[in-house]
Amino acid sequence: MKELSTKQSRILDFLRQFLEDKGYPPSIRDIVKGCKISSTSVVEYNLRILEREGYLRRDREVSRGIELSPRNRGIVRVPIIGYIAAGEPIPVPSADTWSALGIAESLELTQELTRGKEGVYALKVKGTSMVDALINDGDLVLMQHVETAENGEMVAVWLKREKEATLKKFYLEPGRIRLQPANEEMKPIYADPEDVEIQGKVIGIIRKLE
Amino acid sequence: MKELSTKQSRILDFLRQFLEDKGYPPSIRDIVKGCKISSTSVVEYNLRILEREGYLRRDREVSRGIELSPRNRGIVRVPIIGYIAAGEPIPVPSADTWSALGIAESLELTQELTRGKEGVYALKVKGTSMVDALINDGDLVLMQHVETAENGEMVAVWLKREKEATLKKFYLEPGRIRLQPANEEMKPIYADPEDVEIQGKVIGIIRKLE
DNA sequence: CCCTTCCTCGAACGTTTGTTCTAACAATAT
DNA sequence: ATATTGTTAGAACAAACGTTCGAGGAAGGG
Repeated sequence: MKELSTKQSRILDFLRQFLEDKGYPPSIRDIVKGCKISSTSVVEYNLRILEREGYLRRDREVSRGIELSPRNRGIVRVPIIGYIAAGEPIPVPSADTWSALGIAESLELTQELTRGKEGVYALKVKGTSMVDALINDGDLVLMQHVETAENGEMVAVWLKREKEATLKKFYLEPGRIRLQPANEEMKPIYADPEDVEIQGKVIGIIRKLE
Repeated sequence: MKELSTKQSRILDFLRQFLEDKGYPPSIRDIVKGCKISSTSVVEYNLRILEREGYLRRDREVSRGIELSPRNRGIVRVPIIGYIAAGEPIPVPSADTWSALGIAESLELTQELTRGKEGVYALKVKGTSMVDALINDGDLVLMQHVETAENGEMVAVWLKREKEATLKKFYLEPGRIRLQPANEEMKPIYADPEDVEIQGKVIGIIRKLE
Protein backbone atom coordinates (compact mmCIF):
# COMPACT_ATOMS: atom_id res chain seq x y z
CA MET A 1 0.00 0.00 0.00
CA LYS A 2 1.49 3.27 -1.11
CA GLU A 3 1.75 6.41 0.94
CA LEU A 4 -1.27 8.66 0.58
CA SER A 5 -0.96 12.28 -0.44
CA THR A 6 -2.25 14.89 2.00
CA LYS A 7 -5.16 15.49 -0.31
CA GLN A 8 -6.05 11.84 -0.28
CA SER A 9 -5.98 11.53 3.50
CA ARG A 10 -8.05 14.67 3.68
CA ILE A 11 -10.63 13.10 1.41
CA LEU A 12 -10.60 9.94 3.50
CA ASP A 13 -11.06 11.90 6.71
CA PHE A 14 -13.85 13.87 5.14
CA LEU A 15 -15.55 10.66 4.01
CA ARG A 16 -15.38 9.22 7.50
CA GLN A 17 -16.72 12.37 9.09
CA PHE A 18 -19.48 12.85 6.54
CA LEU A 19 -20.56 9.25 6.87
CA GLU A 20 -20.64 9.46 10.63
CA ASP A 21 -22.58 12.73 10.61
CA LYS A 22 -25.09 12.06 7.90
CA GLY A 23 -25.29 8.30 7.58
CA TYR A 24 -24.71 8.31 3.83
CA PRO A 25 -21.65 9.01 1.71
CA PRO A 26 -20.95 12.42 0.18
CA SER A 27 -21.35 13.14 -3.51
CA ILE A 28 -18.26 14.10 -5.45
CA ARG A 29 -19.34 17.71 -5.31
CA ASP A 30 -19.75 17.45 -1.54
CA ILE A 31 -16.13 16.39 -1.39
CA VAL A 32 -15.13 19.29 -3.62
CA LYS A 33 -16.66 21.69 -1.12
CA GLY A 34 -15.65 19.84 2.02
CA CYS A 35 -12.01 19.46 1.06
CA LYS A 36 -11.70 22.76 -0.79
CA ILE A 37 -10.82 21.10 -4.05
CA SER A 38 -11.34 23.05 -7.22
CA SER A 39 -12.80 20.50 -9.58
CA THR A 40 -14.88 17.36 -9.59
CA SER A 41 -12.37 15.66 -11.80
CA VAL A 42 -9.64 16.09 -9.20
CA VAL A 43 -11.81 14.25 -6.74
CA GLU A 44 -12.58 11.64 -9.36
CA TYR A 45 -8.87 11.25 -9.95
CA ASN A 46 -8.05 10.78 -6.28
CA LEU A 47 -11.00 8.53 -5.57
CA ARG A 48 -9.74 6.28 -8.33
CA ILE A 49 -6.41 6.04 -6.53
CA LEU A 50 -8.02 5.44 -3.15
CA GLU A 51 -10.04 2.65 -4.68
CA ARG A 52 -6.98 1.12 -6.32
CA GLU A 53 -5.15 1.23 -2.99
CA GLY A 54 -8.01 -0.51 -1.25
CA TYR A 55 -9.24 2.26 0.99
CA LEU A 56 -12.70 2.20 -0.49
CA ARG A 57 -14.96 0.58 -3.04
CA ARG A 58 -16.96 2.44 -5.63
CA ASP A 59 -20.05 1.62 -7.63
CA ARG A 60 -19.79 3.29 -10.98
CA GLU A 61 -22.58 5.47 -12.22
CA VAL A 62 -24.21 5.43 -8.84
CA SER A 63 -24.54 8.67 -6.97
CA ARG A 64 -22.75 8.56 -3.62
CA GLY A 65 -21.70 5.01 -4.51
CA ILE A 66 -18.76 4.96 -2.14
CA GLU A 67 -18.17 2.30 0.47
CA LEU A 68 -15.39 2.79 2.98
CA SER A 69 -13.33 -0.24 3.91
CA PRO A 70 -14.36 -1.53 7.32
CA ARG A 71 -11.28 -0.19 9.10
CA ASN A 72 -12.25 3.30 7.99
CA ARG A 73 -15.70 3.26 9.51
CA GLY A 74 -16.91 3.81 13.03
CA ILE A 75 -16.03 0.21 13.61
CA VAL A 76 -12.45 -0.67 14.38
CA ARG A 77 -10.87 -4.03 13.79
CA VAL A 78 -8.46 -4.79 16.58
CA PRO A 79 -5.99 -7.66 16.08
CA ILE A 80 -5.59 -10.28 18.77
CA ILE A 81 -1.85 -10.63 18.54
CA GLY A 82 -1.28 -13.28 21.15
CA TYR A 83 -1.68 -14.57 24.63
CA ILE A 84 -0.74 -13.11 27.96
CA ALA A 85 0.19 -15.48 30.77
CA ALA A 86 2.06 -15.19 34.02
CA GLY A 87 5.32 -16.81 33.07
CA GLU A 88 5.51 -15.81 29.41
CA PRO A 89 6.76 -12.62 27.84
CA ILE A 90 4.03 -10.29 26.70
CA PRO A 91 3.65 -10.07 22.92
CA VAL A 92 4.36 -6.61 21.61
CA PRO A 93 3.05 -5.44 18.25
CA SER A 94 5.63 -4.87 15.56
CA ALA A 95 5.48 -3.78 11.97
CA ASP A 96 5.37 -7.50 11.17
CA THR A 97 2.32 -8.09 13.29
CA TRP A 98 0.36 -5.37 11.60
CA SER A 99 1.22 -6.37 8.09
CA ALA A 100 0.49 -10.03 8.75
CA LEU A 101 -3.17 -9.21 8.53
CA GLY A 102 -5.91 -11.69 8.04
CA ILE A 103 -4.00 -14.50 9.62
CA ALA A 104 -4.51 -13.50 13.21
CA GLU A 105 -7.81 -13.42 14.98
CA SER A 106 -9.36 -10.04 15.38
CA LEU A 107 -12.03 -8.23 17.26
CA GLU A 108 -14.53 -5.72 15.94
CA LEU A 109 -15.17 -2.84 18.26
CA THR A 110 -16.78 0.57 18.13
CA GLN A 111 -14.78 3.71 18.73
CA GLU A 112 -16.59 3.77 22.05
CA LEU A 113 -14.08 1.30 23.43
CA THR A 114 -10.90 2.39 21.66
CA ARG A 115 -11.75 6.09 21.76
CA GLY A 116 -9.97 6.57 18.48
CA LYS A 117 -6.62 5.63 19.91
CA GLU A 118 -3.83 4.51 17.61
CA GLY A 119 -1.89 1.30 18.04
CA VAL A 120 -4.59 -0.65 19.80
CA TYR A 121 -4.36 -4.41 19.98
CA ALA A 122 -5.77 -7.19 22.09
CA LEU A 123 -4.32 -10.04 24.09
CA LYS A 124 -6.11 -13.12 25.27
CA VAL A 125 -5.53 -14.08 28.86
CA LYS A 126 -4.29 -17.59 29.48
CA GLY A 127 -4.59 -18.92 33.00
CA THR A 128 -5.88 -17.43 36.21
CA SER A 129 -2.75 -15.62 37.26
CA MET A 130 -4.34 -12.21 36.74
CA VAL A 131 -7.21 -12.61 39.16
CA ASP A 132 -5.64 -9.97 41.35
CA ALA A 133 -6.32 -7.58 38.48
CA LEU A 134 -9.86 -8.96 38.34
CA ILE A 135 -9.08 -10.58 35.04
CA ASN A 136 -10.11 -14.10 34.28
CA ASP A 137 -8.91 -16.89 32.06
CA GLY A 138 -10.11 -16.18 28.53
CA ASP A 139 -10.65 -12.47 29.00
CA LEU A 140 -9.56 -10.12 26.26
CA VAL A 141 -7.25 -7.32 27.30
CA LEU A 142 -7.42 -4.24 25.14
CA MET A 143 -3.96 -2.70 24.95
CA GLN A 144 -2.38 0.41 23.59
CA HIS A 145 1.25 0.39 22.65
CA VAL A 146 3.18 2.84 24.84
CA GLU A 147 6.76 3.09 26.03
CA THR A 148 6.15 4.95 29.25
CA ALA A 149 3.27 5.19 31.68
CA GLU A 150 1.62 7.87 33.77
CA ASN A 151 0.91 7.34 37.41
CA GLY A 152 -2.32 5.50 38.01
CA GLU A 153 -2.53 3.88 34.60
CA MET A 154 -3.01 0.16 34.31
CA VAL A 155 -0.03 -1.25 32.48
CA ALA A 156 1.26 -4.58 31.30
CA VAL A 157 4.73 -5.00 32.70
CA TRP A 158 7.41 -7.60 32.35
CA LEU A 159 9.41 -8.08 35.52
CA LYS A 160 12.82 -9.02 34.23
CA ARG A 161 14.26 -10.54 37.36
CA GLU A 162 11.17 -12.53 38.27
CA LYS A 163 10.56 -13.37 34.60
CA GLU A 164 6.93 -12.61 35.10
CA ALA A 165 4.20 -10.78 33.20
CA THR A 166 1.58 -8.92 35.16
CA LEU A 167 -1.10 -6.26 34.86
CA LYS A 168 -0.97 -3.62 37.56
CA LYS A 169 -1.62 0.02 38.25
CA PHE A 170 1.61 1.94 37.86
CA TYR A 171 2.94 4.45 40.38
CA LEU A 172 6.43 5.92 40.20
CA GLU A 173 7.69 6.59 43.72
CA PRO A 174 11.09 7.91 44.82
CA GLY A 175 13.58 5.21 43.90
CA ARG A 176 11.02 2.51 43.26
CA ILE A 177 7.92 1.61 41.36
CA ARG A 178 4.75 0.62 43.10
CA LEU A 179 2.58 -1.86 41.28
CA GLN A 180 -0.91 -1.92 42.67
CA PRO A 181 -3.42 -4.66 41.88
CA ALA A 182 -6.80 -3.53 40.64
CA ASN A 183 -8.37 -5.36 43.54
CA GLU A 184 -7.97 -2.75 46.22
CA GLU A 185 -7.92 -5.27 49.01
CA MET A 186 -4.67 -6.75 47.82
CA LYS A 187 -1.25 -5.46 48.72
CA PRO A 188 0.94 -3.68 46.19
CA ILE A 189 4.31 -4.97 45.18
CA TYR A 190 7.37 -2.78 44.90
CA ALA A 191 9.94 -3.10 42.18
CA ASP A 192 13.24 -1.64 41.14
CA PRO A 193 12.72 0.65 38.12
CA GLU A 194 15.50 -1.31 36.39
CA ASP A 195 13.46 -4.44 36.76
CA VAL A 196 10.28 -3.07 35.19
CA GLU A 197 9.67 -3.16 31.48
CA ILE A 198 6.45 -1.48 30.37
CA GLN A 199 4.92 -3.34 27.46
CA GLY A 200 1.74 -1.44 26.98
CA LYS A 201 -1.18 0.32 28.57
CA VAL A 202 -4.41 -1.45 29.36
CA ILE A 203 -7.35 0.52 28.04
CA GLY A 204 -10.07 -2.04 28.51
CA ILE A 205 -11.15 -5.52 29.43
CA ILE A 206 -13.71 -7.56 27.55
CA ARG A 207 -15.16 -10.76 28.86
CA LYS A 208 -17.49 -12.77 26.69
CA LEU A 209 -19.61 -15.28 28.52
CA GLU A 210 -21.66 -18.37 27.64
CA MET B 1 -44.78 4.72 17.77
CA LYS B 2 -47.43 3.30 15.51
CA GLU B 3 -47.49 -0.16 14.06
CA LEU B 4 -45.72 -0.39 10.73
CA SER B 5 -47.45 -1.75 7.64
CA THR B 6 -45.89 -4.79 6.01
CA LYS B 7 -44.74 -2.56 3.18
CA GLN B 8 -43.01 -0.27 5.60
CA SER B 9 -41.17 -3.04 7.43
CA ARG B 10 -40.15 -4.44 4.07
CA ILE B 11 -38.68 -1.09 3.13
CA LEU B 12 -36.87 -0.91 6.45
CA ASP B 13 -35.45 -4.40 6.02
CA PHE B 14 -34.38 -3.58 2.50
CA LEU B 15 -32.67 -0.43 3.72
CA ARG B 16 -30.74 -2.34 6.35
CA GLN B 17 -29.68 -5.04 3.90
CA PHE B 18 -28.73 -2.61 1.17
CA LEU B 19 -26.72 -0.52 3.58
CA GLU B 20 -24.89 -3.54 4.90
CA ASP B 21 -24.17 -4.86 1.42
CA LYS B 22 -23.19 -1.71 -0.36
CA GLY B 23 -22.18 0.72 2.33
CA TYR B 24 -24.45 3.47 1.06
CA PRO B 25 -28.23 3.92 1.12
CA PRO B 26 -30.46 2.98 -1.81
CA SER B 27 -32.10 5.51 -4.07
CA ILE B 28 -35.87 5.65 -4.13
CA ARG B 29 -35.85 3.75 -7.40
CA ASP B 30 -33.61 1.09 -5.84
CA ILE B 31 -36.30 0.63 -3.22
CA VAL B 32 -38.96 0.42 -5.91
CA LYS B 33 -37.12 -2.48 -7.49
CA GLY B 34 -35.96 -4.12 -4.26
CA CYS B 35 -39.37 -4.11 -2.62
CA LYS B 36 -41.37 -4.66 -5.81
CA ILE B 37 -43.23 -1.44 -5.40
CA SER B 38 -44.85 0.03 -8.48
CA SER B 39 -44.08 3.70 -8.18
CA THR B 40 -41.54 6.09 -6.71
CA SER B 41 -44.26 8.11 -5.12
CA VAL B 42 -45.40 5.14 -3.10
CA VAL B 43 -41.91 4.85 -1.69
CA GLU B 44 -41.83 8.58 -1.11
CA TYR B 45 -45.10 8.31 0.70
CA ASN B 46 -43.94 5.51 2.98
CA LEU B 47 -40.54 7.02 3.61
CA ARG B 48 -42.29 10.10 4.83
CA ILE B 49 -44.16 7.98 7.35
CA LEU B 50 -41.05 6.12 8.43
CA GLU B 51 -39.34 9.43 9.02
CA ARG B 52 -42.27 10.79 10.98
CA GLU B 53 -42.24 7.66 13.15
CA GLY B 54 -38.55 8.07 13.87
CA TYR B 55 -37.16 5.06 12.03
CA LEU B 56 -34.95 7.15 9.81
CA ARG B 57 -33.87 10.64 8.95
CA ARG B 58 -33.94 12.12 5.47
CA ASP B 59 -32.10 14.95 3.82
CA ARG B 60 -34.37 16.53 1.27
CA GLU B 61 -33.15 17.02 -2.26
CA VAL B 62 -30.16 14.83 -1.58
CA SER B 63 -29.83 11.61 -3.50
CA ARG B 64 -29.74 8.61 -1.21
CA GLY B 65 -30.10 11.04 1.68
CA ILE B 66 -31.42 8.45 4.10
CA GLU B 67 -29.93 7.79 7.51
CA LEU B 68 -31.16 4.83 9.49
CA SER B 69 -31.63 5.32 13.19
CA PRO B 70 -28.71 3.79 15.08
CA ARG B 71 -30.66 0.81 16.34
CA ASN B 72 -31.21 -0.25 12.76
CA ARG B 73 -27.52 -0.50 11.85
CA GLY B 74 -24.80 -3.10 12.45
CA ILE B 75 -24.02 -1.21 15.56
CA VAL B 76 -26.27 -1.82 18.51
CA ARG B 77 -27.12 0.77 21.06
CA VAL B 78 -27.45 -0.88 24.44
CA PRO B 79 -29.15 1.10 27.19
CA ILE B 80 -27.51 1.36 30.58
CA ILE B 81 -30.64 1.01 32.61
CA GLY B 82 -29.18 1.32 36.07
CA TYR B 83 -26.73 0.25 38.69
CA ILE B 84 -26.05 -3.08 40.26
CA ALA B 85 -24.87 -3.17 43.84
CA ALA B 86 -24.75 -5.78 46.56
CA GLY B 87 -27.64 -4.62 48.70
CA GLU B 88 -29.93 -3.19 46.05
CA PRO B 89 -32.44 -4.92 43.83
CA ILE B 90 -31.27 -5.45 40.28
CA PRO B 91 -33.00 -3.23 37.73
CA VAL B 92 -34.97 -5.22 35.21
CA PRO B 93 -35.92 -3.76 31.84
CA SER B 94 -39.56 -3.09 31.29
CA ALA B 95 -41.57 -1.67 28.44
CA ASP B 96 -41.15 1.64 30.19
CA THR B 97 -37.38 1.45 30.21
CA TRP B 98 -37.22 0.81 26.49
CA SER B 99 -39.57 3.57 25.53
CA ALA B 100 -37.90 6.08 27.82
CA LEU B 101 -35.21 6.48 25.22
CA GLY B 102 -32.74 9.28 25.11
CA ILE B 103 -32.84 9.91 28.81
CA ALA B 104 -30.70 7.00 29.92
CA GLU B 105 -27.06 6.54 29.13
CA SER B 106 -26.26 4.05 26.48
CA LEU B 107 -23.45 2.04 25.04
CA GLU B 108 -22.62 1.48 21.39
CA LEU B 109 -21.46 -2.03 20.63
CA THR B 110 -20.92 -4.19 17.62
CA GLN B 111 -22.87 -7.38 17.10
CA GLU B 112 -19.62 -9.09 18.07
CA LEU B 113 -20.44 -8.57 21.72
CA THR B 114 -24.21 -8.96 21.69
CA ARG B 115 -24.23 -11.68 19.02
CA GLY B 116 -27.52 -10.40 17.73
CA LYS B 117 -29.33 -11.25 20.94
CA GLU B 118 -32.60 -9.56 21.73
CA GLY B 119 -33.31 -7.79 25.00
CA VAL B 120 -29.76 -6.81 25.79
CA TYR B 121 -29.08 -4.12 28.33
CA ALA B 122 -26.24 -3.01 30.53
CA LEU B 123 -25.79 -2.34 34.21
CA LYS B 124 -23.07 -0.35 35.85
CA VAL B 125 -21.44 -1.94 38.86
CA LYS B 126 -21.42 0.13 42.00
CA GLY B 127 -19.04 -0.95 44.73
CA THR B 128 -16.59 -3.78 45.02
CA SER B 129 -18.99 -6.44 46.18
CA MET B 130 -18.65 -8.40 42.95
CA VAL B 131 -14.92 -8.99 43.11
CA ASP B 132 -15.60 -12.68 43.61
CA ALA B 133 -17.04 -12.62 40.10
CA LEU B 134 -13.90 -10.76 39.00
CA ILE B 135 -15.98 -7.66 38.45
CA ASN B 136 -14.80 -4.31 39.63
CA ASP B 137 -16.39 -1.06 40.67
CA GLY B 138 -17.40 0.80 37.51
CA ASP B 139 -17.49 -2.21 35.24
CA LEU B 140 -20.31 -2.55 32.76
CA VAL B 141 -22.23 -5.78 32.88
CA LEU B 142 -23.87 -6.78 29.63
CA MET B 143 -27.13 -8.55 30.39
CA GLN B 144 -29.79 -10.41 28.54
CA HIS B 145 -33.28 -10.55 29.90
CA VAL B 146 -34.21 -14.17 30.70
CA GLU B 147 -36.60 -15.83 33.11
CA THR B 148 -34.78 -19.09 33.56
CA ALA B 149 -31.17 -20.17 33.34
CA GLU B 150 -29.23 -23.17 32.05
CA ASN B 151 -26.63 -24.86 34.18
CA GLY B 152 -23.26 -23.15 33.98
CA GLU B 153 -24.57 -19.80 32.84
CA MET B 154 -23.57 -16.67 34.69
CA VAL B 155 -26.70 -15.05 36.04
CA ALA B 156 -27.71 -12.06 38.03
CA VAL B 157 -29.76 -13.28 40.97
CA TRP B 158 -31.62 -11.63 43.75
CA LEU B 159 -31.50 -13.60 46.98
CA LYS B 160 -34.82 -12.77 48.59
CA ARG B 161 -34.03 -13.80 52.10
CA GLU B 162 -30.62 -12.21 52.23
CA LYS B 163 -31.84 -9.20 50.25
CA GLU B 164 -28.75 -9.36 48.18
CA ALA B 165 -27.88 -9.07 44.51
CA THR B 166 -25.07 -11.16 43.13
CA LEU B 167 -23.56 -12.47 39.93
CA LYS B 168 -22.78 -16.17 39.98
CA LYS B 169 -22.64 -19.24 37.82
CA PHE B 170 -25.88 -21.12 38.10
CA TYR B 171 -26.18 -24.87 38.78
CA LEU B 172 -29.45 -26.57 39.60
CA GLU B 173 -28.76 -29.47 41.94
CA PRO B 174 -31.27 -31.84 43.58
CA GLY B 175 -33.25 -29.72 46.00
CA ARG B 176 -30.93 -26.75 45.91
CA ILE B 177 -29.19 -24.28 43.71
CA ARG B 178 -25.43 -23.95 43.69
CA LEU B 179 -24.11 -20.50 42.98
CA GLN B 180 -20.47 -20.61 41.99
CA PRO B 181 -18.26 -17.52 41.90
CA ALA B 182 -16.34 -16.95 38.68
CA ASN B 183 -13.15 -17.00 40.68
CA GLU B 184 -12.62 -20.72 40.88
CA GLU B 185 -10.67 -20.53 44.10
CA MET B 186 -13.67 -19.32 45.99
CA LYS B 187 -16.29 -21.52 47.56
CA PRO B 188 -19.80 -21.77 46.13
CA ILE B 189 -22.86 -20.84 48.09
CA TYR B 190 -25.98 -22.95 48.18
CA ALA B 191 -29.47 -21.57 48.13
CA ASP B 192 -33.03 -22.71 48.36
CA PRO B 193 -34.70 -22.53 44.91
CA GLU B 194 -37.49 -20.53 46.55
CA ASP B 195 -34.96 -17.95 47.62
CA VAL B 196 -33.42 -17.40 44.17
CA GLU B 197 -34.87 -14.93 41.70
CA ILE B 198 -33.13 -14.89 38.34
CA GLN B 199 -33.02 -11.38 36.96
CA GLY B 200 -31.03 -11.91 33.81
CA LYS B 201 -28.14 -13.63 32.15
CA VAL B 202 -24.70 -12.11 32.00
CA ILE B 203 -23.37 -12.21 28.45
CA GLY B 204 -20.35 -9.99 28.87
CA ILE B 205 -18.28 -7.68 30.97
CA ILE B 206 -16.75 -4.45 29.76
CA ARG B 207 -14.21 -2.51 31.73
CA LYS B 208 -13.05 0.82 30.44
CA LEU B 209 -9.82 2.05 31.95
CA GLU B 210 -8.00 5.34 32.23
C1' DC C 1 16.14 21.32 -23.52
C1' DC C 2 12.59 17.73 -24.14
C1' DC C 3 9.98 14.04 -22.32
C1' DT C 4 7.38 11.59 -19.03
C1' DT C 5 4.53 11.30 -15.15
C1' DC C 6 1.61 13.12 -11.89
C1' DC C 7 -1.83 16.24 -11.04
C1' DT C 8 -5.20 20.18 -11.89
C1' DC C 9 -8.75 22.79 -14.24
C1' DG C 10 -13.16 23.89 -16.49
C1' DA C 11 -16.75 22.68 -19.23
C1' DA C 12 -20.08 19.77 -21.22
C1' DC C 13 -23.04 15.58 -21.56
C1' DG C 14 -26.21 12.19 -20.34
C1' DT C 15 -28.14 9.79 -16.38
C1' DT C 16 -29.81 9.31 -12.11
C1' DT C 17 -32.67 10.93 -8.74
C1' DG C 18 -35.84 13.53 -5.51
C1' DT C 19 -40.00 15.95 -6.02
C1' DT C 20 -44.51 17.17 -7.38
C1' DC C 21 -49.01 16.81 -9.43
C1' DT C 22 -53.20 14.72 -10.89
C1' DA C 23 -56.10 10.90 -10.98
C1' DA C 24 -57.91 6.99 -9.14
C1' DC C 25 -58.98 3.15 -5.85
C1' DA C 26 -60.06 1.23 -1.20
C1' DA C 27 -61.57 1.39 3.39
C1' DT C 28 -63.99 3.69 6.85
C1' DA C 29 -66.68 6.99 8.92
C1' DT C 30 -70.75 10.31 8.60
C1' DA D 1 -75.06 7.58 -0.32
C1' DT D 2 -71.49 10.93 0.63
C1' DA D 3 -67.38 12.50 2.66
C1' DT D 4 -62.95 11.53 4.52
C1' DT D 5 -58.72 9.43 4.90
C1' DG D 6 -55.13 6.38 3.51
C1' DT D 7 -52.83 4.46 -0.38
C1' DT D 8 -51.39 3.60 -5.21
C1' DA D 9 -50.22 4.87 -10.09
C1' DG D 10 -47.86 7.15 -13.76
C1' DA D 11 -45.84 10.98 -15.75
C1' DA D 12 -43.08 14.92 -16.01
C1' DC D 13 -39.64 18.31 -14.33
C1' DA D 14 -35.61 20.36 -12.49
C1' DA D 15 -31.74 19.55 -9.91
C1' DA D 16 -28.05 16.69 -8.56
C1' DC D 17 -24.59 13.78 -10.00
C1' DG D 18 -20.90 10.69 -12.15
C1' DT D 19 -18.21 10.74 -16.20
C1' DT D 20 -15.33 12.22 -19.84
C1' DC D 21 -12.28 15.08 -22.50
C1' DG D 22 -8.89 18.33 -23.85
C1' DA D 23 -5.63 21.46 -22.20
C1' DG D 24 -2.24 22.71 -19.26
C1' DG D 25 0.72 23.21 -15.00
C1' DA D 26 4.40 21.13 -11.86
C1' DA D 27 8.13 18.15 -10.87
C1' DG D 28 11.75 15.32 -12.04
C1' DG D 29 14.96 12.65 -15.13
C1' DG D 30 17.40 12.23 -19.36
